[in-house]
Amino acid sequence: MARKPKQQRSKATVDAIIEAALISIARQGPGATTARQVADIAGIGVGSLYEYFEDKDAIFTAAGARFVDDTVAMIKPLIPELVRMNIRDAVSKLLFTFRDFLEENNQLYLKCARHAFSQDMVMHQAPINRALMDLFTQYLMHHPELLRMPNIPAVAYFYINGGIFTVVRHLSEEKPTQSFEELTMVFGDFLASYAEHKVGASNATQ
Amino acid sequence: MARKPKQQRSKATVDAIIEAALISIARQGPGATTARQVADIAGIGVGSLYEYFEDKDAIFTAAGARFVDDTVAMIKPLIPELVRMNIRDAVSKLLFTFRDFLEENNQLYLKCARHAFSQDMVMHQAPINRALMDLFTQYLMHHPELLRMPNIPAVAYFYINGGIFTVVRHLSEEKPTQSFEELTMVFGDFLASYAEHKVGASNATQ
DNA sequence: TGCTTGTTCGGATTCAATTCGGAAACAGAT
DNA sequence: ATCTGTTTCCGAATTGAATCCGAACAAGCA
Repeated sequence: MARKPKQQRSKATVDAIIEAALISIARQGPGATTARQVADIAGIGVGSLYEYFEDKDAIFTAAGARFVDDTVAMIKPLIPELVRMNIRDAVSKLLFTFRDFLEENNQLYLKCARHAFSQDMVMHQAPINRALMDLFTQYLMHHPELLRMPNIPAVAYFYINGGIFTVVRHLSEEKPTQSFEELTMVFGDFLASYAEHKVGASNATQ
Repeated sequence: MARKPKQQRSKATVDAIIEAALISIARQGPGATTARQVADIAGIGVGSLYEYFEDKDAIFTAAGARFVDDTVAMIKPLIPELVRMNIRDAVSKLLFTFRDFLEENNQLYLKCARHAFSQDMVMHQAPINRALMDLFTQYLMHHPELLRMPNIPAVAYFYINGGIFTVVRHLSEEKPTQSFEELTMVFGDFLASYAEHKVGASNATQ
């Protein structure tokens, strides 16, 4: 029950378990994945799961953490580049990168993300929101005229939360009513319009 | 297994089961609610659950449908009034009504909504999105100058999906960074800014 | 090699979901 | 009120998944 892996071998096992969990969650959702399935995919015995994880839920939590870490690792390096672009281009670049990330490995992360909006899991997503909030803040630093926008924290809150959910939902759509490109444009336009309207500066987008 | 209730008595039982399910979901989430708990809250025997529902999941689906129906029933009657207001006031009125609805019965519906964003459940939320899309469309009909906005479907998609998620998330926040009033204002401002920026008409908000 | 510690395994146990057969409540007719 | 077929309710028994546990196996070390 919940040991720390000390040997190389067991570290690999833990990793295999987490990846197996991600795969199984993507395939069938957390509710339908059984401990035996995870063990089978990881290529280990059922009992071994409980050597490193308190219970099945702990496995899901670890898988979620892996997802969150990878997502943050995708966002962070983009920041220096994004803060130098105009709003529309920055939003576009961010969203397309995000999409590619979610589509990797046969949509592994996209399929997992669909389950990540339920109660408990949202808690653990905080690092993603913080990374995006960080991007938002740094962007403002590089475009000081934007600081005249009112209600910046609330704007960021709406934009980031609503944005993540909308993108995941859209990418999961069977037959989307609009293309991802259209959605991307609207995302950029929405924010840029607000900035330009409030700040009254067209240079806000340069 | 999955009979139709014929007598008054059994209709009450079905109702009690659905309400018990909502209560239990609100308390502990769907994953942690057991069939026995639902039966206990409903004041019936375990076996009775299976007289009217195929399985536990069917009970959750029915509970979700109840939630969706009630939500739509809250939105529909607002439409005639909202379409005559300016954007900011309409958004404000809608959001405050939505909040009151979610806060009813000791946040019963808010707590349920927190679990409603996972994969399968989003499917069944379609009626809510349709009702809001309907409101959006009718609003445009009453303010034809807004039809000059580009990408209207994508705007509606982002605004509705992002909006619902953001509101539920914010109301669930332990210590919100910003007040609901601020958020409401940003919601209105965001949409109004886009409209005014694109249409170039300040009368868009009258 | 012999000893200690770390790791894996899968059968045994526990607990929740679902079934089933019969008891209780009901509606309608006599 | 009594009888009769139907509807509703129940909870012990079954089933299967989650979890535990102790024996077997591998690694590190003297």
